[in-house]
Amino acid sequence: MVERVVPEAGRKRRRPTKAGVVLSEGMIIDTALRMIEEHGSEGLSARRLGRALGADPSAVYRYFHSMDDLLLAMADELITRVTREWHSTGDWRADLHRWGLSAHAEYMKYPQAAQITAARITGSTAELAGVELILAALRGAGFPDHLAVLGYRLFITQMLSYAARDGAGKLVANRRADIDRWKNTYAHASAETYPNIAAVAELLEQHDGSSTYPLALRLLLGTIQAMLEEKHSSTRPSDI
Amino acid sequence: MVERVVPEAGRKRRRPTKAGVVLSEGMIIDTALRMIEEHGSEGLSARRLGRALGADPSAVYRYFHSMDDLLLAMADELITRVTREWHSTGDWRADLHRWGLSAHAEYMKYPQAAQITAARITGSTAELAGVELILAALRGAGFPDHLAVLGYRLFITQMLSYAARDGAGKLVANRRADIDRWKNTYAHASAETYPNIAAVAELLEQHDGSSTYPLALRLLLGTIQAMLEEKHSSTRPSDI
DNA sequence: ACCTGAACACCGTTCAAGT
DNA sequence: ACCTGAACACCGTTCAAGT
Repeated sequence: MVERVVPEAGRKRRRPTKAGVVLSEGMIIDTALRMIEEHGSEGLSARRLGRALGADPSAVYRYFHSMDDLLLAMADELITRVTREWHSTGDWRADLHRWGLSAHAEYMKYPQAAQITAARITGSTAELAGVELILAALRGAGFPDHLAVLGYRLFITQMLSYAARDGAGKLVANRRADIDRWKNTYAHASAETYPNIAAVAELLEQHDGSSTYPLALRLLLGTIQAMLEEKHSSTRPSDI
Repeated sequence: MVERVVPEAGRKRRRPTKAGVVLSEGMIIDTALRMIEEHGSEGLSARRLGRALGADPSAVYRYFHSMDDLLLAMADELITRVTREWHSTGDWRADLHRWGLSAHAEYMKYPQAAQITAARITGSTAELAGVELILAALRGAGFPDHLAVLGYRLFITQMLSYAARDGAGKLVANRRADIDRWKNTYAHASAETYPNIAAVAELLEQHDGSSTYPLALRLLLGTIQAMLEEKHSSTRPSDI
């Protein structure tokens, strides 16, 4: 049995808080996501959430067992938003490319949620729908089952891994200091001790903190396509 | 100028704490890493660190400006441990494969440190040495500079991204519940609503929470090698 | 010179009391 | 029925006081 994320989802009658707000799961999730979007690294706390809602912090616990449960629900809302805009074009590679970029972008709007939820399994219908879409794209393109599952797993863990690290990067308190540290260090690396760094210092310095996910995604999709072609030419893919 | 991580690195005379311990940067870092290794998700806090050290929590602030600075120093210690054991075999692909796996494994021993530091730039000699090693492997193998830098960037961000997410996964309070949720959900998905999931349910259920990093790493190294070969056959790599 | 202890401004969560 | 408020057991960090 899947655990319930919402403690009292069935109830109907609600009393407004002192501030006159009527609470619900949906508006708590939206408020929590907005807090992360607006205040960034200051992040989310039960007490701040209470204040933002115009309610006592403890009121949230009637809707979610814990902050962890709220986070799970937030993860789900993100999956829903990405999946909702999905439309298949029949080209699996273009579709997965688009899906990957928009999922990563959605997570980047809520870096704290990305970091915390990238490794979670919610077991919700939104999650199921996302998995179904990706599998449909691959199986529809002629991938045999084991390759479709392998491709799905590689695709989704890649997206979530980059979302986790890129999200963490966005949350670094003084991100500028980190990037400046990079430029300073690599521009002044000694040519005797670090000949290879010195030789490519100019190229290294172009580092601007942007994500390598878009490129890594394109490369992975190319590799997955190669797996499919290899299979069509009857080669065993066992030497992966 | 790179900021100092250690506030008073120069001082010599030290007085033991009440518990009779003589503090130093090194033993604070080691204690902090051990705390993460042993107590896992309970994690690290200034106050617990003080207790573990046999000192008042505030004493740590004479050695590190903040917990953030301590984390940076811990990240550096992890890089040092991985780089120290490096020995080149002349085969760039085998070397990077070994380096990637051991770096990821080292981070997985300290998942909290991995999660927090995967997106940080320390600017230390350990970090420089790591970058130098990777660039040396690629440039030594005949990669032109721009491809060596591209390969380096793809390789290192992949390792750190998977370390960040896999680390977060290890920290999930009730990891078993998440994996059980996965098995339950996908085994019982309706064949009408989710035909593709139902068709491959058995393959999906084999999910055991292990990382896809080893496979993703092998695939990326294959792609990087293909870039090199493409360059040797005089094809422009612009359509990446 | 270096560690301690009190203080400040925070956390998540529980539960009896209020409406 | 649902929200509030007090309480408990925590945080990171600063700084005057102690040795």
